[in-house]
Amino acid sequence: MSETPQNLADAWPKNYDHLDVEPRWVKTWNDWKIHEYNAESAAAKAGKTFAIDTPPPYVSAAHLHTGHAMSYSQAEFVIRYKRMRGHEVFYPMGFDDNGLPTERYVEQKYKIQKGKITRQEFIELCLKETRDGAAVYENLWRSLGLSVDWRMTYSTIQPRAVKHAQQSFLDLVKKGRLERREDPILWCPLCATSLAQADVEAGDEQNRPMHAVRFPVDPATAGPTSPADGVIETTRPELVTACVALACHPTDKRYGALKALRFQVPLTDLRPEGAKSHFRTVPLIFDESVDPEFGSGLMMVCTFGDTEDIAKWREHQLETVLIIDPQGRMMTPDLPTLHGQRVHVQAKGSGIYNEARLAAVELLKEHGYLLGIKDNVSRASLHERCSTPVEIQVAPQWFIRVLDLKEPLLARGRELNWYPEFMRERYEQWVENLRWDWNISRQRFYGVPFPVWFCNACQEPNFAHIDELPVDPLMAPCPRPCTHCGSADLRPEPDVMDTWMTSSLTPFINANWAMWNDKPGLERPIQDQPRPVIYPAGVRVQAHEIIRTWLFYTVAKSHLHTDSLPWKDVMISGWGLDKQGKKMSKRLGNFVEPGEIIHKYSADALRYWAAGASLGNDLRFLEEDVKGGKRLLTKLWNSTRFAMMYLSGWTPGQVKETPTAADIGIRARVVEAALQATEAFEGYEYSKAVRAAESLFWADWCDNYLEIIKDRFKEGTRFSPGEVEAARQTLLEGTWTILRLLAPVLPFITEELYQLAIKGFLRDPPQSIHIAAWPVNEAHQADVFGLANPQLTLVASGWSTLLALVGAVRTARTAQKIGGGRPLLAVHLDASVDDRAQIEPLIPDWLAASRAEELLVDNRGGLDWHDVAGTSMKVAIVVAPQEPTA
RNA sequence: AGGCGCGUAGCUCAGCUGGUUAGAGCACCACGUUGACAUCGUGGGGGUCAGCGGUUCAAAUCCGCUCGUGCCUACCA
Repeated sequence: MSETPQNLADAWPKNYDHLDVEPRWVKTWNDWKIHEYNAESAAAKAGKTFAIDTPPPYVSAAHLHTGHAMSYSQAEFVIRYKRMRGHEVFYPMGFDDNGLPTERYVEQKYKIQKGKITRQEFIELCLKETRDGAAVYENLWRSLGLSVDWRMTYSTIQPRAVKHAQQSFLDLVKKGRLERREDPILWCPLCATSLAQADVEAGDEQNRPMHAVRFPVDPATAGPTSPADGVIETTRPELVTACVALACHPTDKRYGALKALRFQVPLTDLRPEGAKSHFRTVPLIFDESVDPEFGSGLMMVCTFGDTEDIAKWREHQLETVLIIDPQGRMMTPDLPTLHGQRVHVQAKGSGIYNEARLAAVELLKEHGYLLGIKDNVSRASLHERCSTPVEIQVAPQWFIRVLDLKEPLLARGRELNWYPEFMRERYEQWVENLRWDWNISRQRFYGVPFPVWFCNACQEPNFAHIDELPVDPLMAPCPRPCTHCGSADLRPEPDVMDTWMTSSLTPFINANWAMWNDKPGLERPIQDQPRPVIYPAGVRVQAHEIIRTWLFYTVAKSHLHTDSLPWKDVMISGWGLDKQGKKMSKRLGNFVEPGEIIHKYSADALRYWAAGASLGNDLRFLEEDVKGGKRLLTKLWNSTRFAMMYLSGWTPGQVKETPTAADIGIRARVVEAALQATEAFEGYEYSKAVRAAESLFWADWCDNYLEIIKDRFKEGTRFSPGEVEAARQTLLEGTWTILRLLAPVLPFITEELYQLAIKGFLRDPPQSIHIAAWPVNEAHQADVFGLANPQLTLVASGWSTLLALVGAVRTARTAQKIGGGRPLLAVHLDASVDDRAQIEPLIPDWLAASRAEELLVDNRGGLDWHDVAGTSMKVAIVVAPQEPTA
């Protein structure tokens, strides 16, 4: 040997410096193109392509926290595993940078509002923020070690994505799935746009007082038995003048006899300047859905307070009285104190009422219609982007019909492999509860334009042709006269598409679906080349709260466009929580900057924390857990350094190895753990995989095997050259396997150690550990050590008995306050003849690990006996007299 | 109001296709440092597995009910 062990230990840096190592590998991997997708590779040609679809984050977020780092890491563990498993991996990063989230962000950052800035200026600002945000993200993703092929990055404002969204639109037009309807729709008065059902969330429970309001019976319709008034209860008194009917249950005796009864709508007789006119009157209608027990049994139907109103308005063909404008202002010129008051702005000095409601209550009170107010707890429906209570407006919108697809979409959900399985429930519930077709129109600026012009003569829509995409009708005139009437007078559709219209296409964008029918051989930049082979993708990874949006919409799109699933599997991740268990969020400010954690503890340590969450479960951020990751790195560094003390300068195979029981036992444990990790990864259970590898590494490898073999490398060892060779073989293969098992989670340190320690020993070494073969092969056989049945070998080797024997000596040492380094004169064993025979093969390793000179079998008194766990044997130790210090 | 998840050591969590004495990490206590590692090692204390009832030879694990907690969906006149 050219180097003594001590020299080698000195040659290695004593400490692992992640600040040096991690940036170095980020750069080197990039130079080596380790993560680039290669459609021509052997794996790709063998049909082993694996594409992954991860969320394109809103660049407007620009506030990545450790929760984001967590979920992207979790997806990436699986990606690295698949790559080592021999798949040609396609892993792009996307950015969602159009639509309301970006607009809201820009509005808040620059304190501007739609309508007070030109469309073009607004879009400029959005683009700027988009570019800045994407750069921030990319830096973090790179420093976190995400093995993205950055050439394949997409963003939802790029022409490529716009083209996909527009082609999707046209394809759905062609398939008869799109309709333009003037319908009541969900509406956000703050954002001044329509919304889809998925954009609405339930607000917190709060006091929304119930107002009892008197509706006088129209004298012209009153009969001898009719009451003087109908009394309704409402949480929305500001909508009283939009009332179009009062409803009661058909069997309600109080009203049932009076089918022709009409009521006067309060306040509708008022005119400005104190003038009076006649009341608007509304009919009494009968509807099964009215609960006779609720209040007086009369329900106010107005246009429109909620979906119930819409249903009754449709069914009973009621008139329409709209009194709220698109900006949420009351349109009641006859009631000046109410007119112009806003429904989405809190009234000054009122904790409960908005401006409009306060003014309406005052008016009703003043004119004697308000009979009482009582507290009432309920929750409002809010726009999830801005938390404004949602209203209902009537406007022409583009809808994708989905309500008739519940059954096939449920079937798609059952066809998909869910990890974890129970998350399918969320999807099913959402689909079963769909109540609206998908409204894809948004009255906003910054989004994908509809490829549509309307004819001013006949009002019919004219669609762009697919080969004209992408197109912005606001910038480009319709290339032809109206196809319906021949008029040349056309106007563009001013609305833009729902942002989900684009992000539901991510598997399509990655595959460049819109280019599939291009002429072959067409020159295109790499990110625009058609890739049908990656559709459907292997897996979608996402968090559970967007099952109803991103997952649902993507499944629907794939069903409609390609009559297939968009991916084979879906892996659902949980949330990153703060120390108290609350979801990390920008708004709450309870988040930790991932950059700081990476700097302080390393990206590997942060990833290790992320690997602690079992699949689908939330994970608290505890700095202690990241520290645990750092400790694992240190341990890996030191143990590999230790192995290299005895491997450096060694040429394998020059001596025929004769493995001891310990060698055979640890080899079986290595193989067993490798198989466990493999099985876990196959089911996306990255946390189980890490636990299997970590427990092998720490408990079996470091705490025991390395201790057991130390004696073999000492001067005058009792072990033969063949046994020393076996220890070396085991050290090499064991270290190599442990590094590979941990490589998906700890990409940096495993690469560094592979390059420093292992690479030189391999015959045909891969350039990087991340393209090395996973230690378990296709046939689910561990390649290392060639063990056919690790479990059997493990039992036969007596590994657990050996650990118990070693442990008993350690217990004895502790009890007698004898340090682990001090040699023992003898180990005494109290055992039956059978037991003694059983452990015979373990004795050399046991004594070596115990630093004991000899074994004495007896049960002599006067010794401190200790049980050997799991056996009926006992152990005692005798220490050599301490040499007097000179 | 329905559905789903969770409730296990002081803390964070595994285990939960039923089967030796219920585990890990952190924290705590004691001991131990010239041969990989004090960013450490060894040993130890600590749990009536939320509660109640049932199935079973056997329940943290299966079933029912209750309580607490989180989320999803709904209601929200």
